Amino acid sequence: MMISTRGRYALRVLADLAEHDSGEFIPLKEVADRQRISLKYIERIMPVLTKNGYVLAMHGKGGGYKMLKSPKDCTIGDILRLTEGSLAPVSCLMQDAAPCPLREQCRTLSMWERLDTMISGFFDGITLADLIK
Amino acid sequence: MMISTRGRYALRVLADLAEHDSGEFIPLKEVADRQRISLKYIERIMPVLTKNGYVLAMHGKGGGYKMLKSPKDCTIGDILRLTEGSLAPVSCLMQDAAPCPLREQCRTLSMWERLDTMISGFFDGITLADLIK
DNA sequence: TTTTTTACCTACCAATCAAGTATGTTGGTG
DNA sequence: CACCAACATACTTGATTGGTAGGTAAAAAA
Repeated sequence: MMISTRGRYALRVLADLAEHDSGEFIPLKEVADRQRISLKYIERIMPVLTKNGYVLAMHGKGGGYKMLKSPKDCTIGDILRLTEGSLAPVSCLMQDAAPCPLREQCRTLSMWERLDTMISGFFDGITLADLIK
Repeated sequence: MMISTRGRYALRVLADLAEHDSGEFIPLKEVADRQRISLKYIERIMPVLTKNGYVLAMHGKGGGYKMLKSPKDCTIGDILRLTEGSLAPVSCLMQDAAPCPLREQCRTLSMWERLDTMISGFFDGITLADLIK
């Protein structure tokens, strides 16, 4: 499997925030209840979205999260790369991968590269706005 | 990551067998040396390919493996599903997955389904013959 | 100023999977 | 029989997944 709960939950939280955006901050507890996701678990996923400008976080009463970017400017590809680390379908294509000694002769490499391109293209062609409409 | 070494090695072994097919049996050791894959590891992957009619196995001296199907009748999709078990990109789409309680409201499900279809289509449209030509 | 509410941080944990190794056994050949 | 090669089983090591527990920091309300 390629996409773990980490990336999938991030998408659902963002979609939920975008969908219920009224200008107010939405506490994570509300989102967790609606999406039936462990509050503690997504608490740990959120900071990376805050740091990268997807949401604004506010402490204390009346606090919570609020979308900062417009949903149509948030591609699924970027969000998944941020939360999953990589979208490469095989380890030979991962950024930190040691260069394969059989690179030149490998009969499968170009297939993996085409797949990788296709998957990235798929995710980069979808935005949060597409998900909630 | 989606495709582990299990499926990737299976493809490389089969491509190697097809490429070096001379009618004789090819011992796995030869393939392992050429492909620089642990012999013991692929030994454990082969039986499923034998049982499913991809290769013919022969014990003893002069034995080894030989392609049984024509490479152009071997789709990558079938080989990967056999060796990897599943090609589903997310757990919600796996065969044994418990039906998600939020199925109807989930804003991401249809995206995963489209991705799944796209990936399957990709792999089902490629055969071993494409890899070795 | 204390309490409440919320985000955030760190450490831990159990289960599973990945990628092998090690050690044999079975079956065919010369 | 000796040898070779496929096949089978058990184990290992390390990483990842999907959390939980417990506490800290900040902001607002009482």
